[in-house]
Amino acid sequence: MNTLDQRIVSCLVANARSSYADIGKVVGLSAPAVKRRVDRLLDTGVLRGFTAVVDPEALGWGTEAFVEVHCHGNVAPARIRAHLEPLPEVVAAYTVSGAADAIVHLRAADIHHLEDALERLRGLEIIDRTVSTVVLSTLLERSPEPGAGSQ
Amino acid sequence: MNTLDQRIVSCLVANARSSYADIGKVVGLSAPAVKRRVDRLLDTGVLRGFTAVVDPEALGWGTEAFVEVHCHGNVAPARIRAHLEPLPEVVAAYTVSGAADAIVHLRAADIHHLEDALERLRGLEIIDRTVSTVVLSTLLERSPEPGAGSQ
DNA sequence: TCTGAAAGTTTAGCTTT
DNA sequence: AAAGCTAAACTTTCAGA
Repeated sequence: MNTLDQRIVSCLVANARSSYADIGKVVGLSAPAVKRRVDRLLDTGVLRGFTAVVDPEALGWGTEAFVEVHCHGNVAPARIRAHLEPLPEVVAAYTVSGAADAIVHLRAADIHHLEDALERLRGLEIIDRTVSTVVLSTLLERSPEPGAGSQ
Repeated sequence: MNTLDQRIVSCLVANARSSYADIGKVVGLSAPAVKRRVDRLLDTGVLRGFTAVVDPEALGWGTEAFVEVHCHGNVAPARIRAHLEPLPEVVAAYTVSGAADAIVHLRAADIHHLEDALERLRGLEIIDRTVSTVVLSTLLERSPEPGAGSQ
């Protein structure tokens, strides 16, 4: 993982479908050399894969919320995960420091669907109490810049 | 945007680098037919683009936090956005209902870098007060399933 | 790491349903 | 209006150097 790899990763984050030849032009390598590095980045897990960025509105997922989840007593993270997995409205979930046990990011079609998802979330046996914050607008959404970290 | 398009989008979310021929095999179309649909989905904005999924740890971004931001009086969302944009640690930001004005998702190399980023965030003239929640572990992270919405 | 050649992919124009 | 077919241009992916 050096500067060259970071620049290749940057290119792929910007456009996952760009050809190895195009990436090579940017970073100054031949297409086969770029491919070998991408393969190695996939093998080592630096690159997890390639995905399409979809407009949530277009798919009918226009309403979002962040939910602080408070569990009954002590619940293992794996158990929280297992309970959240089956809910398709859960797009992300994190265990956190502080008063709450987890933060859950929900995406739903509209307010009624969100209410329904929240009800199903609250119905989980491990969950005691939730505090919801509805998203009004998305100001910013981006991937972290490779190399900007202080590693 | 019909069932066929949704299945194509699903394929691309699962692997943005799969060939049109491979997608065609899954959805039952020829490669050119798939390409025409993907081009249209890009034109209409349903597909925003294609990106690489990167392991944040591997890039030196192992520490995350969610920060509730409270502004001084009334601040327009565009103005909040303009102030957050220059901070590379801000990976997402949303205006929200409730007591806070915005929720900011931060990613940093470690706790010290996170502290530094928080300090820079708090230093913004529009910001009055922040409440931070540090992420301990990521339980789940996924894209919303196309077609699961109730549109 | 590069070159070079075979295999596969993209993409445009044209025909068919 | 949208799918399939064909064929040229390009990309990937192996060798071997």
